[in-house]
Amino acid sequence: MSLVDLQRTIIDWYAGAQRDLPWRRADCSPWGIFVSEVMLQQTPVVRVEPVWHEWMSRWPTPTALAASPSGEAVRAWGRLGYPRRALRLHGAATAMVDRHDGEVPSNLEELQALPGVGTYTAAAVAAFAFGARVPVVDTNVRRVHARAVTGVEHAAPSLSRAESDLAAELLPTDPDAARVWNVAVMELGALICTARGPRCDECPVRETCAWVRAGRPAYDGPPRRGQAWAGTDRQVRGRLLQLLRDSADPVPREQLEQVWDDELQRERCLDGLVSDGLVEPLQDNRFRLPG
DNA sequence: TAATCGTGGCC
DNA sequence: TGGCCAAGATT
Repeated sequence: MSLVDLQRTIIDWYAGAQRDLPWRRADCSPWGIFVSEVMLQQTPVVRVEPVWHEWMSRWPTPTALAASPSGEAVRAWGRLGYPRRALRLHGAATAMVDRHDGEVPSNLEELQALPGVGTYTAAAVAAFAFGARVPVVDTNVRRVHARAVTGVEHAAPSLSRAESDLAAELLPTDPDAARVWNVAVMELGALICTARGPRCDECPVRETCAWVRAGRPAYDGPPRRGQAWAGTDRQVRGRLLQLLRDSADPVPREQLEQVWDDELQRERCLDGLVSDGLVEPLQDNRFRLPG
């Protein structure tokens, strides 16, 4: 199967299988796409969708978000996880107001200069919001390429130069095809070519997939890092912040002390939240989300 | 470069 | 039951 055939096969599959997500609709603004991309960093679609609608209703433009206190962004973030993303989103909105006339910038350099925007998000916004012909490489895309082309079950823990080069080679030359290709490969990874239990029998490229042809060999690369949780600072930070999110008024220190027994760890985490800008200490030994 | 940073659902 | 995973960024 030629490269063009592979591209057409996946693009055709996408036409019939794509999910109807609000940030994919033609009337979605670049700001809406930008917000969705940040929310989707490490957070599943089903959890993002309701919060995204709330944000779009409350803050339909970068200017609107920048006019609210950063703590309101953290509160409205709810339980999406990694709340520093909310702070960075607020910072990005402020930067758009200060440097880009209140608009989402369209080129990669300006996008990546915004807080919370790395290689992936810059490419995704440039491609999905502005139609730029740039390879968009996320964990789904990396897995599809690893299986369909390279013939291994999982991509390596970190993005390699070879993977980036491969993604650039696979991107269709035609701009219209390139636009669909990026989202189509991502969707294939999200719906069919999943990390666990891939649905190879439903896959449009099962006949040519290098991993399937090799007999679906088990992963043989370096160990993939797990994510410890119980007893970690992340758990403590999560509890502290949840208390502050759920309280309309500033919270006394004694109340925060009840979410975790280990005083040393608790204080370290509270200090960390303050230095991160997620929590604001008041004069009277109370704490709140930044005002 | 590797560690850190939330949260919840799934097999 | 619990390890694994989800459209990563930052330091």
